[in-house]
Amino acid sequence: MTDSIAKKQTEPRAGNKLKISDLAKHLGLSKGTVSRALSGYPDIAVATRERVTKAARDLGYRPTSSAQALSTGLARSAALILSVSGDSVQKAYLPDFLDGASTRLGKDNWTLTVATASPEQDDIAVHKRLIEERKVDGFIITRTRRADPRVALMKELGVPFVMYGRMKEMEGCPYFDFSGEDAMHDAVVHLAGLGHRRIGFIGARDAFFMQELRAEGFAAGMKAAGLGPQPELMRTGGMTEAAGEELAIGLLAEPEPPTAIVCAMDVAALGAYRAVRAAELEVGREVSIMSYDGIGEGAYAQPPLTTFSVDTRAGGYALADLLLARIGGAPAESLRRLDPAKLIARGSDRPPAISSEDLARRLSARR
Amino acid sequence: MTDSIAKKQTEPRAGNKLKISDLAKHLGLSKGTVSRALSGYPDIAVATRERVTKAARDLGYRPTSSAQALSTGLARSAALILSVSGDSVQKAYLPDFLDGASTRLGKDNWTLTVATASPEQDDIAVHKRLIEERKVDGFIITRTRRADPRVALMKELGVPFVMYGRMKEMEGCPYFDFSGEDAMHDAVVHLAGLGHRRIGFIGARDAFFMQELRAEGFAAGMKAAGLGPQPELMRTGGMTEAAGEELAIGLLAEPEPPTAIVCAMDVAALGAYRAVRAAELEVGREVSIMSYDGIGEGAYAQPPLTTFSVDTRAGGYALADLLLARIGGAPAESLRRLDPAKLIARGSDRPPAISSEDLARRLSARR
DNA sequence: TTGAGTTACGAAACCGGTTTCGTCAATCCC
DNA sequence: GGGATTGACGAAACCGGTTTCGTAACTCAA
Repeated sequence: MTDSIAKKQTEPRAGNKLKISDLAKHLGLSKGTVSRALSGYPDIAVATRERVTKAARDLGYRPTSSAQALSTGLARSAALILSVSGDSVQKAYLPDFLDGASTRLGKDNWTLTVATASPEQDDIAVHKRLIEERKVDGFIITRTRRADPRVALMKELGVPFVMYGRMKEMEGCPYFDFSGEDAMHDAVVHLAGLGHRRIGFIGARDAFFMQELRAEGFAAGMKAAGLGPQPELMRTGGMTEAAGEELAIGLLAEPEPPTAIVCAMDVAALGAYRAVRAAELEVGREVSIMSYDGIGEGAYAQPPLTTFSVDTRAGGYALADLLLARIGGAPAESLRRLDPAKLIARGSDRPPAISSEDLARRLSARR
Repeated sequence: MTDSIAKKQTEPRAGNKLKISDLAKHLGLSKGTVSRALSGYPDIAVATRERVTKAARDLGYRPTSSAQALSTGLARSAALILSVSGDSVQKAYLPDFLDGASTRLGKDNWTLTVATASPEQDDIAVHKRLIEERKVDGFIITRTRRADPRVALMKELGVPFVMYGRMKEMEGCPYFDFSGEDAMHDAVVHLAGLGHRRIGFIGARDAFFMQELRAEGFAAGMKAAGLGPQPELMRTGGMTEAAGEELAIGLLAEPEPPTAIVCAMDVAALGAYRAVRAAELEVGREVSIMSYDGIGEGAYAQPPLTTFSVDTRAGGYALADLLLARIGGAPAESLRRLDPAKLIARGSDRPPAISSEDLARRLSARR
């Protein structure tokens, strides 16, 4: 209408983004040549490559991720889907895990894409959306379940993924995990070495595969220590403090109560503390406790909890590393890592101050 | 070499992604028309639009995010940068916050992009990278500092952002925050109403702006309750359990000790519990305690901690909401929300069982 | 019947990169 | 010295969408 100065409307947000064609013009080259120079193609003269990379650095050129993603098919992003279960166990490990994973990704200038699966938008739908939109290049799957539909989906669609934890059927599944079974084994052997003969076990819920592994590790430890199986001292379902307390009370009510208890999870161990104290016993004297996880509260318990600590940050880091390798084309079977949990010796494991029989007597006297 | 069946190499991962041109061909339309139909342009016949949307739904068409981002300039993603401070305070609130934010973003089919700023790759560099790569459309800035360089960067580059918490200078800054000052105020008034006359305050570190606000709220509450200022009972620096314990010990050593203590953070309150118990006093009898944050441990303390709980999930949700509005073009000044923290009445606040003088006597008798 | 005004769509440019292909000039070899 | 190779780069197609612009076909009024 007025005149023809209606040109500069195409300014979305920040005005002057340096694009590859600008850089090419500045250098007197074609943009294709610049692109290849920056990607290290061999058909570019060394002098030219250096000139280009220097100019790119000086002028602060950075390829636009969406353009790069469109032509390469790589979004340079890994997905992590949160399940809004309100699960406090998940909550505790998430920050460190996130830190580790996104730190590793950041080293390659990748990012972590986080989405939540809510009851309305279910798990699988969220995964599908991200895949179909091609918004991510692969998935980190946490809290894997026995027959996990997410894993099935990934396999069906050929989308790269890595698992935190193991499953029953793991063909074609890259994973990272901490060896809970070894920790349980070592805990038993250690306690037996201290002189304990009756050793209880408070496991997680049976629905979890890791519980299966840990129970096996415990049993293997009993055998290795020359102690027969004591099935009456093995309880499961201890995934909260309250449950741990309840299960420990049950163990102490046994005719031949344990002088030591191995817990599959720290939260349960803290519950066991309460049960022991309620029986007017001292943790680390009449009843030793060893556990697994390494949560912060354990250090502040009285006595401080001896536990196998899981380096969640390292786990996140390792999983991101594996996923990048997987996306890079490495075969799934080569991408499996099982790290040991690290024993943090504190004050809850000591030689028994009392035998199982005497313990039983003291306990029944109180009743 | 062999023959010419070397065609199907251009298959990155999953083979058969439905693209808009396929959909157009299927419908006998041009891809431009299909795009406009899906975007709801008015120059498309109603019948056509319905035919297109139905086909898109039936065939499960989803636009490729990178292509869309390239042409629209919107990545449909919000950034959250983690500072790898190892800060346990940050850790505690992160999962809920993340859940809230990404839930809100997911409703609009956006995602949350998480990156970490490590010592090597500093904060500002990480922010710049994401901006220059155009990988995100805006930032959620947490743990805002007094003169925050991130905020300065966003303003300079014209990048949309929202803050969790407030600052001294907030021109052009959208934010969400919980009113810690109101909570402190109400806590004092409540305690005064129960009969307390000497009320102590354990604040956070002075470096934080929220501490300034909470201290003001506390002072305002004292005034509103008709109690004069008691500066000797106001301490700061309580951001860990140990620090809280230390500061509480100091308060109890005063000539006229407080019969109630208001803490700016729950962790400090739990420390204060220890100090009170160590003095052979009972929390909620000789010394009442009210606090702020709503961490899980508070519910398990003896007695359960009365505190103003912050709904972190709602905070994340609100911030994502504000950021989307901001990116949508809403003026910064219209995007400010201050929500009240919610009082969770439990057992640590009761009428004083003893006067400040008697309390002083009992305490000095113990020494 | 005709010309102006709508309506509904197709064609094509564009977003900012990557990659294939072709070509010119320099080099090599006999 | 001339044909075959090689080196280094430009041109153009392509990734999969969005948006502008142009234009047939249809509507309507005179």
